[in-house]
Amino acid sequence: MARINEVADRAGVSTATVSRALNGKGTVDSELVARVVAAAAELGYRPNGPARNLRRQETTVLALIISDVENPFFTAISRGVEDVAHAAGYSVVLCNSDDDPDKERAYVGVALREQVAGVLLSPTGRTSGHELLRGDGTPVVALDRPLPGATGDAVLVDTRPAARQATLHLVEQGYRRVGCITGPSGISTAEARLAGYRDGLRAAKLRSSASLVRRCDFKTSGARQAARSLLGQPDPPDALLVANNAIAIGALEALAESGLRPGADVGLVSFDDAPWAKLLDPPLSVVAQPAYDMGTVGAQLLLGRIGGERLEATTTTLSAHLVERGSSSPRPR
Amino acid sequence: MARINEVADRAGVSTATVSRALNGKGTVDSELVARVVAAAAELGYRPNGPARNLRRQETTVLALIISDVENPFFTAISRGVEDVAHAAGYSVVLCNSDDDPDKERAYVGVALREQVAGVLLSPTGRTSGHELLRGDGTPVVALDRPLPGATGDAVLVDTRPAARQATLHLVEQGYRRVGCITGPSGISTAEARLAGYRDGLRAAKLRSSASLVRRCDFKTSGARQAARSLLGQPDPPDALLVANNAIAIGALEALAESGLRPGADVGLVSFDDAPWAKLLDPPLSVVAQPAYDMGTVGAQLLLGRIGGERLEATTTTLSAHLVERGSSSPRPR
DNA sequence: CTGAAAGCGCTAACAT
DNA sequence: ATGTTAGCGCTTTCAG
Repeated sequence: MARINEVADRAGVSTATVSRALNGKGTVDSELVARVVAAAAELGYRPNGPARNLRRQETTVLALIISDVENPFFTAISRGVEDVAHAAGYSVVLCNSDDDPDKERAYVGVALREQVAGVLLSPTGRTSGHELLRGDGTPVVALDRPLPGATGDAVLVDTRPAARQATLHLVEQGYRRVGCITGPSGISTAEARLAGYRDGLRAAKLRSSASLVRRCDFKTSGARQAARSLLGQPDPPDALLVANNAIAIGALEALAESGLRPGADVGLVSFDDAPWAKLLDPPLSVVAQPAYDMGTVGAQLLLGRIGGERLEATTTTLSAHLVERGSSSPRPR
Repeated sequence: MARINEVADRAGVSTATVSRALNGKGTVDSELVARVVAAAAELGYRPNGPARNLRRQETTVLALIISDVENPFFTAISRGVEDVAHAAGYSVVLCNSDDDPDKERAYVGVALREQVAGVLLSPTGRTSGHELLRGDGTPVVALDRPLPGATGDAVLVDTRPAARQATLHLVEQGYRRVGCITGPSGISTAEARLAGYRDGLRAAKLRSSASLVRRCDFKTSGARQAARSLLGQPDPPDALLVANNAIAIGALEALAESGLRPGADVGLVSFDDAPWAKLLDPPLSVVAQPAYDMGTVGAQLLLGRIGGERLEATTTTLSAHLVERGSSSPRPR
């Protein structure tokens, strides 16, 4: 790989001039610029990133650490992040923590070590990598879930009222024993959705019962188990509010196994919309979260911080909204 | 952020010793190691990546550049890559080229500039960033689609015979006018699936006709259009082979619009399995590709190259297999 | 076993 | 407007 001094030699100038010419800094005679550019092109010169980063003490890359690449909710976020980062001249690297605190910590570590300009993090839970962020000057914004240490901005969704509304919707449709499958305890979104579900029950003057609630990780296989357990009870629920896409799939599988029909035998509302949700029969009612927007505002916030705006830590809360489809049609009597 | 010399001062040793102690290189008195480790911990020292990379002339991160983060096929690949990379002590950063050659080139550029140890690339098409890879010593492996320049290894899927088999399957199920929606021309997987489809028609002694073929990008909206156009013809197809997941969704939407039932009015087989495919009514028949495995073998190949194994460029072809479900059930007569 | 010192490739003062 | 030079923070010969 050609170095800057080779380019300088070939163009018959100093390395400083090459640097200036290639970076558009300072003022360089246009004829020299042309020579430098030509020399660089001929040699296939590409500046050495680490050297530049070391010297400049900054990079132009953002790290986005999410807990599950296979979850459309997070990939939608990443699209949002990328669109604004890209427009501002930043690259974004996506790291998949796989909901594993160790991996998350590891990725936060490499991000910091490599001196990324900022990090966007959807924390896996209680013991996330945020400790590393402490003290370090690197700007962070939390996505979807707040950062325990309260360092940096956060972009959240008002998931609790949305869960309440969805629960109420099921009740209005005639379902009387609404159950809930949510995520692991300690994860804020899982807790918020459960709390909202209870809010809804309360508002409907329905008793909530532990036998109607199950937890699982946000994965399909655990969800299928949880749904089976819920449905296999003596007095099973006649409707379900479930906390994400993957859980919805598990629940639908369990319903199918039992020969139960969504939107008739069992009302169903899931968090997170998906392209296939309306293809199901009946189509799946969902609480749609503004994932893409979370990405864009998160990235804007982060870029603002990087730009040096010394504002207080902010929390932006976006709204989710209920999309009523067939899986929550009125309960036949 | 604490520097190595601060750690050295605090531990009362030289920076060289700190470096050796922290990296487990050379032999350092165990008591000194303890002092260094303690000092580092107290200061919250984390080595500066760019400085280290500059000095070492190598990094321990892999770049994985895929064309669509929202496509489960590619996220499954990324899981495979990550699992093996992680086990070998490498981090992987995911870059989303969005099937845009410019973005792809840009990402290849940053990857090379930042001196990643290697890159895994699913090239967007003809004019991909592979030109940059030329000459540069950085190892590359192509995933899913071959690299035009034939630099480096490739991990592909025998998608053509699979398409042939799927087409034949539809014919055997009694469908007589099998159509095909594939990806943009010039993209090898799109071409291979189309070729396989034609192979299948030929093997079944059926005439292939341009009026039964449509192309669109690998996105849902274009696919919906394409399917409408196919279905709206005077003599429409009675079955469809479609080239990926997103296209399948578009096709299913178009079928629903026209009141056509998959697996009865119109047989349907799609490339790529998905968690929701079996939840549809009828469940979706698919050609399942070994995406996760592509990731693992790709990463292994890459690590091998990085390790300096100076082998010839290899091409590994994995097998896809047909999963027959309800959307290709025998055509009622 | 440990320290001194050179230098990775680049950019930014500073000098001309 | 261009060149000279001093590092950025680290690792690694090379001495001791």
